[in-house]
Amino acid sequence: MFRQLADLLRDRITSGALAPGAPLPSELRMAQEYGLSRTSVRQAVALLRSEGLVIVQPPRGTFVRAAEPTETVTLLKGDTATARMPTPAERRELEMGEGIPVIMIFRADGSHELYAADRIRIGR
Amino acid sequence: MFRQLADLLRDRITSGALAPGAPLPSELRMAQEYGLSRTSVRQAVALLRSEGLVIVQPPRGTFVRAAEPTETVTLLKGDTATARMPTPAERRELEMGEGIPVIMIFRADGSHELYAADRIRIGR
DNA sequence: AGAGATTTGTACGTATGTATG
DNA sequence: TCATACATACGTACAAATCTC
Repeated sequence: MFRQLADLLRDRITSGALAPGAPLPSELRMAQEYGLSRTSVRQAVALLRSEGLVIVQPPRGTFVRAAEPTETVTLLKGDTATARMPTPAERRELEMGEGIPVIMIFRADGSHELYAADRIRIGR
Repeated sequence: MFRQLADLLRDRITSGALAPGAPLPSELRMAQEYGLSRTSVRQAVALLRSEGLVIVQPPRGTFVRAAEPTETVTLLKGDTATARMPTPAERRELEMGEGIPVIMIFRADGSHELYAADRIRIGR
């Protein structure tokens, strides 16, 4: 049931019915509205958080994530790049939200750089 | 408390005490061992799942994720790339585990490609 | 083949804490 | 001060899949 609720909310977000920055109903409201326990509602929201679709600002509420302004990082000859999920320490360091990967760039000289994936784009 | 347990397990994984492929103790075992409810243990494991550190194979158990063999995808002139978390549909499509981002490559001709981030590396 | 034990998944409920408005 | 809303932690119960005997 929590997957169905997550699907429903995801549809509303991707369709634009819930625009970036818009608040989701409170967990209690959704629990009542859909006849679910708050636990199940929280599982649904947790899924959307892990997908990077919503951000939670306790106890203000849950909101549709808005796109961050991005800048381009240039990949030079001999560089490589990968993406993975950050450790909690890295998330704090880069002040990242949940459900956002980090992009790791390995420079040809052996150094490396870490970026929040929603704030950069790799180019060449 | 679930964060402390997650920290403890994460340390064991990154230090190599729990090697790739090794099983974690069952949720019930850890709950008894650390005097926690199974709920809290599951929250800790969920955190590690979202970080891509472990994979769960119900009902076989939870295991430390092993690195996938990677190939390099070349970024050509005019191409760009980003990373984000996959939708559930994309995860099924690419047969990806949890906690793994997708890397999206936008080609200069307007087409785009999707890859599981743990199976490729971007180069030029 | 079948029975039972084990393990994770799902869903419910309750209570309390913490921060915002 | 009070109400609201999310976070954490406990407990219970049952389902589903795998493994073992």
